[in-house]
Amino acid sequence: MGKQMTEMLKGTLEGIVLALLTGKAAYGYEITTLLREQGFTEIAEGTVYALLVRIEQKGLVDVEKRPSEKGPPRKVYTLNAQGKTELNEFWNTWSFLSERLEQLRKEGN
Amino acid sequence: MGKQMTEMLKGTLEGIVLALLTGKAAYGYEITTLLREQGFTEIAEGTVYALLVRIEQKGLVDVEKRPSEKGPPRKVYTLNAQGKTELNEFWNTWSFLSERLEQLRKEGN
DNA sequence: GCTTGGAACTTAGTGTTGCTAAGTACCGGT
DNA sequence: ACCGGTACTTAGCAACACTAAGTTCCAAGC
Repeated sequence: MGKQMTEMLKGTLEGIVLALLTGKAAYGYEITTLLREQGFTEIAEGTVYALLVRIEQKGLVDVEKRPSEKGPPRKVYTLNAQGKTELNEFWNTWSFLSERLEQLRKEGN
Repeated sequence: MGKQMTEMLKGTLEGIVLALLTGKAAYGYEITTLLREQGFTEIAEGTVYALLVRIEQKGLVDVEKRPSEKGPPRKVYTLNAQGKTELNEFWNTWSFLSERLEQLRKEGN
């Protein structure tokens, strides 16, 4: 979708990944393919890995290394308590923004 | 709302301003107060002016200088044809993202 | 045995964006 | 003459997604 989407993903992609991790741990490569299945076909692999490093450093996820049969060891990410809190705040922020925008769209204006 | 909102506004603030300009020309200071009335109380003045310069350079708006009784001359921005096209694309991008996120939220997951 | 290809992750550098902070210009009221 | 509100500008910063190139590990092919 291009440049607009790139900019719009700033601030939302982190929330999307946190949401994907709710109830189901996953590793980077897996998350990338999940995103692509969800329609985010243009998200670069490097972007996802960088994001994962970031949320790990922020302490939003726990990490566990597990061997893979097909390649180098996987880093499996699990949402922890702090991550759930962050995800909640994300949904709040999103709701606020979403409501304003839908209103603006209705006004046509 | 803090840092999350700051990041989420990247990519959406431009669309919001373009939407505000639909059908009604406005100048910078006015747009800032409009945004605040709409609930975006934390958006910095400088941010809005910088954005206006940007969309002018992109050719999305036409600008006209009009004297003010209360201060320096106002720069009045009007959405032009190219701006309307951009706004349409913005709504498309927004719709896509919005649908994905609502689905994610529903899944709970 | 060696190479190819896919799985899985890493790193360095770039551009865009919103924010902070400070400033300038103009005017009315006290 | 000064202050506060209007209105706009500018320089520097931080965060984020992207590009591009790389590294590691293993299985299957010739």
